[in-house]
Amino acid sequence: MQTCESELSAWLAGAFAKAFPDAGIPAPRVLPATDAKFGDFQCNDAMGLAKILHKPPRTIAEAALAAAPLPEFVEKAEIAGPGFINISVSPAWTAERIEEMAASPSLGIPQSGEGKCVVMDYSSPNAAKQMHIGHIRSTVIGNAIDRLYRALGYRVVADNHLGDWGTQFGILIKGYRECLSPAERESAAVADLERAYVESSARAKTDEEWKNACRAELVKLQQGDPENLALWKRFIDVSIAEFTRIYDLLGVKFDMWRGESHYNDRLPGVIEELQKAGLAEESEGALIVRFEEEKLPVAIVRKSDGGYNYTTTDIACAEARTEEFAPDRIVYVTDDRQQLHFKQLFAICARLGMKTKLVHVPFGLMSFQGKAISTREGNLIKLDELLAEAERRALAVIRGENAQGEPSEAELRLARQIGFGAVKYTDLSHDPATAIDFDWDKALALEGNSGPYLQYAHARVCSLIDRYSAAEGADPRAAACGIPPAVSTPAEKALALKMLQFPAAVARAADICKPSVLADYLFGLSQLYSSFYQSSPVLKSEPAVRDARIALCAAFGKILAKGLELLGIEAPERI
RNA sequence: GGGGUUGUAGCUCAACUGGACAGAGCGACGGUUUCCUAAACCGUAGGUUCCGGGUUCGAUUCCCGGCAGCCCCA
Repeated sequence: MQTCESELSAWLAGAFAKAFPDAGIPAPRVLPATDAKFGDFQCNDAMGLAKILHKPPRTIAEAALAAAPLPEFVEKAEIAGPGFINISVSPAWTAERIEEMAASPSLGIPQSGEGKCVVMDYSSPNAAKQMHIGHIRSTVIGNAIDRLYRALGYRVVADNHLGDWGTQFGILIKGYRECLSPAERESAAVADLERAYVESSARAKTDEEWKNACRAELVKLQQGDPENLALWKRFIDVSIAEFTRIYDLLGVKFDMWRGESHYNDRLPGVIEELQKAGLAEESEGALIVRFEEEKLPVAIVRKSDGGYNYTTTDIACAEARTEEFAPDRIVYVTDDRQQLHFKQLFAICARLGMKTKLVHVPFGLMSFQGKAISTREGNLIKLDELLAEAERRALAVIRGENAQGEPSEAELRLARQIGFGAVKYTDLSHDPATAIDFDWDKALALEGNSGPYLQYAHARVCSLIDRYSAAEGADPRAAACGIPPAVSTPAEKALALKMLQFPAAVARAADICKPSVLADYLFGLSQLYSSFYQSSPVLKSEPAVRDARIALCAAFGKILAKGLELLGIEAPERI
């Protein structure tokens, strides 16, 4: 199905082409009106065409409007100001488009990804370490982009590229053997492994013998020593189990978990390929790639001690993904410190002839009270703690002040939905590029522009619909309920026109990899609904108005639920 | 030193790739519940969009030059 903008654009494109047949002008674009007083939609392109056509913009707009008759669904098209074309559409058409949208399985979202594949690379924590608030952005933003692509019809391969290889495992194995009690070794909880690593790492800095022992363990692991290999596998397994527990809470699912180690066997081949292509050269014992054309610093692909680094692994990984999935694009969601790394990586892949579009979605690093999040600062808030606190705060609001006794299962479930919704929305509502300073109150806000605001709007509309269904014995959410939604009062019309923008919001959010576009849209939509709800009685209105309004509400409920789902935020029907 | 990124209301952020009067949330002040869920709604106050140039009918947006914060590279 077409979006409203595209239908209107098609009409205006025809009009412009008719008025100026030989000019070869670019197709005009119709956008939602910036203000309801101008109409429903607007086109600003007559002004831009003034330069090309050497005519005053108003003359151009007039000629275009005179060249083609108004389509039936356009009530009026007027020229305003320097040359804006303001368009008002008929309420019947608006109502029809909403009905059509609400009835379509995709809710009007264009299936532009059909037959295409996207590999999503996000979250990617380090094995044997606990997840903390620094991991939340990649996880939540990446997962939302993942969901957006799926909604557009793409086949999405979500791959958790674990940090599961490297020098830290020598340190960890040594720490595991020396710093843990037999019981701790037996259970190998991630928290204990992390502590063993920290202690071992600290010791290695002052104790040369210890440091050498760590290195020896690493070499044994790399050479395939069965005992170390078994330990390493165990570390990975318990890490995955632990991460999965948290991902389950967050509603995040991966199709595969291919850590860095998965590409070990390919690394020598990558080096060979780079050398054959004349891209790599020896320098001070290391193998490097230069980027004179791109004006980037050199990248080391093999260190002087023969070890490989991230660049090499990521080249191998991109190649492997390209071979296996033939993706249209690979999207990496990491913090913005890695921008240089990805620029280098993408440049190398391009020179190797890789056709896959590689996209880096950088996000601002999260800080805590203005300081970097690190073990040294002692401000590593565990994801577990954050989620528990989110649940606790939401529960307090749900139960009110005079709560007594143990919370029920239903209350706990709701508290989790709301608390986690708040946490996720905080991240998703900001442009990824924005750096976020973590603050408990802001992260867990339940009012105003927050996840719970959207959830509340959803619960209210669900409640309304259920009451209607119970009284009338008809479900307005049914695809063929046959009631045209109300679009006459200003509140109804504003809500209706905003609803029609949903497909475009989803498409744009995916296109520029910013879930914040959708979050922002949904908040604006919910504001219009809340305003409508306040001013427009539904169940108490006379039957004709009541039915039309409930149809509008039903369509709104579907869109909001879908939008929240795409952000990975649960939408409870009762709050 | 080179590069990246950010700079918008007291605070946190938007602004649909150059459009009409720069909008929200929080905070402040003032209203709205015998009425479909007040986690809500309505209103008021609050701006040199970091500074200076340029491009043009029009700039928060694009270009040049500064300044400041954060980050990356040697």
